[in-house]
Parts: sequence; C-alpha cells; structure tokens
Amino acid sequence: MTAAQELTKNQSLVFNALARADGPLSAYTILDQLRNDGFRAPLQVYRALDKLMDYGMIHRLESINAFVACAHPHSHSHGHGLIAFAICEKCGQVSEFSDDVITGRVREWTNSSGFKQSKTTIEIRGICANCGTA
Amino acid sequence: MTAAQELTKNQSLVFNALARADGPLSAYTILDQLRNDGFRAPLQVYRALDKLMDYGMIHRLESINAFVACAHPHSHSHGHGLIAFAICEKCGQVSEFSDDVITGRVREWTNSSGFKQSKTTIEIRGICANCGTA
DNA sequence: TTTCGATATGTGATGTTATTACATTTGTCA
DNA sequence: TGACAAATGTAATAACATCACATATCGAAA
Repeated sequence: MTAAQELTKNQSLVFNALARADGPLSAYTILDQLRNDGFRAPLQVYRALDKLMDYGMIHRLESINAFVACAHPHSHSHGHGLIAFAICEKCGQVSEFSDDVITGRVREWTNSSGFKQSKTTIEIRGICANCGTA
Repeated sequence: MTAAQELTKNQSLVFNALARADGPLSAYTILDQLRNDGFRAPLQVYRALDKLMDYGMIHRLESINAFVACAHPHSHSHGHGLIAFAICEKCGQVSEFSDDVITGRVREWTNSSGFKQSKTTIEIRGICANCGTA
C-alpha cells in the first residue's frame, strides 16, 4: 500500500485533517477535530499517524510533539535525503527543505563512525520571514 | 554565571546526575535518583534543567525526551556551530559532533529565506558501531 | 466457500512527560 | 534594613503516548 486512495478510513480522516491544516497539529488536536467522525480515543489517532509516517505521507516534528503533512508528496518513494524543518515559533508555519550537502556530511560521519542511521531529524526553531518583519 | 562551581544546590545535583550517567536521562529518572537528596517534585528537576541548558552545560534530546551532559564542556562560551547527536537505539549511548559544513548550509538556507533561527537540533537515530557488530 | 491469518478498529485504563499556580526562602545590594 | 531578583517547595493539572484486551474486516489458501 503506497497511495492515498488505499488508505483506511481512519488513516484518511487523520491525513485529511493534517492536509487541510495550515500547520502542524498535535495528536490530541486531531482527535478533537475527528470526534464528529467517530473518533473516541488517542490510539485511533496514533495508529493512523504511525502508518502515515511509514508511508512517508506525514512527518513528526519531535521538538514540538506535532505532525504535518509532507510538503513533497511526489517524492514518497524516492528515498530523498534528509529533510530539514524550519518551524516558526510565532505563527507555527513549517517549511521543509532537503539539502544534499547536509545529507552527505551526515552520511560521512555515520560511515566513518560505523553508526547505522535509521531516522534522522533536523529541526530549526525560530521566527519566519513573515513574522520577523511584521 | 557561567561556571560549574557557581551552580545552585539543585542545579549541581541535577548536573552531577547527568554527568555521572553513561547516557541520557529523562527528567523523571533524574527526579528518582535525587529523592534521597530531597527532591520531591518534577519542577525541581525541570527548573534546574532549564538553567543548565541556558548555561550550555547540558543538551535536550528532543527525539527521546531526555537530557545529556554536554560532551564538549570547554566550548560553552564559544558559540560553536550546530551540534548533531547520534543516539543508539540499542544501548542508549549518545555521540556528539559538530560540522561546519552543515552549520554553514543551514545558515545559508535561513539567510536566503529570512528565517531567524534560535535553536536547531540534529538527531540521528540508529545503531552504534558497538551494538551493530555485537 | 469456509477457514485462517494479517490488518485494522474500539475502548478503558494507565504510563510518561511537562507546566501552572501559588507560597516561601535565600541572596544581593543600595 | 528594606527591597528586589533568583531560587525553592508543593500540589494540582495539563499534555503526550502506550498497554491490554476485545472485536471486526478483508484477502488468500485449502
């Protein structure tokens, strides 16, 4: 299963909640948004989130305990490099970018130290351009 | 206040707990270790942790909700670049490294997009060399 | 088509991490 | 001394995440 139309009911509901949001959402915020759709318990959300992360459709932002829809849905299967997230602490907007040089440097370090990386996160906290000038 | 000998009682206790640990500790683990020293509530730990992070003596590992003593205590005040953490999911050991190229690439991205970074974290999850061969 | 296994779901309870609110104490310095 | 800033003590609560167990759904093999 790799495409959106093959998502289960709960997975679709959770993904759509994230897709229509203009920023990251916490699991409990998603839960509240889906109460009318029959959601009752956190686990319903967390299970869907886990699958959606497996499929590469969403990301978890570790530093704020929240989740966002992936901004580059076309590249799910491409094994693109590391993704960095810039998270505005004022408006909550998240920008996503990928940098081959950073990806390469991290790989160099892991290779040279024999560390097998499974998942790497880069999160930049700060103030975005909009909020900085406003 | 910048030096260890100027830490308050609670700050010293928390820092020493982290310094003698061979890996990251959660706030509640620290709390339990310090019960005999008079600690009773999470806030006593969290307040000390906040200060120690201000002083650059410890780091927070966002991806595992834990804290480690800084591995490069000599460079507290140097404003060294970004620090990346490699966290072994088997043994819990954390390796710390700093890479000017990565630091530079991140700065380039933030400069070009007008994003003012305040705190950036890079966390590599995986299996360390020791655990990988064992 | 029945049966089996894998996957998904429903639900309550519990575990873990972090903060709020408020009172009190300690240290510094004019 | 008086006053302010920083640190501390404590209880309660909020926020985030998982466990345990029951039930349901769906596809493939017998």
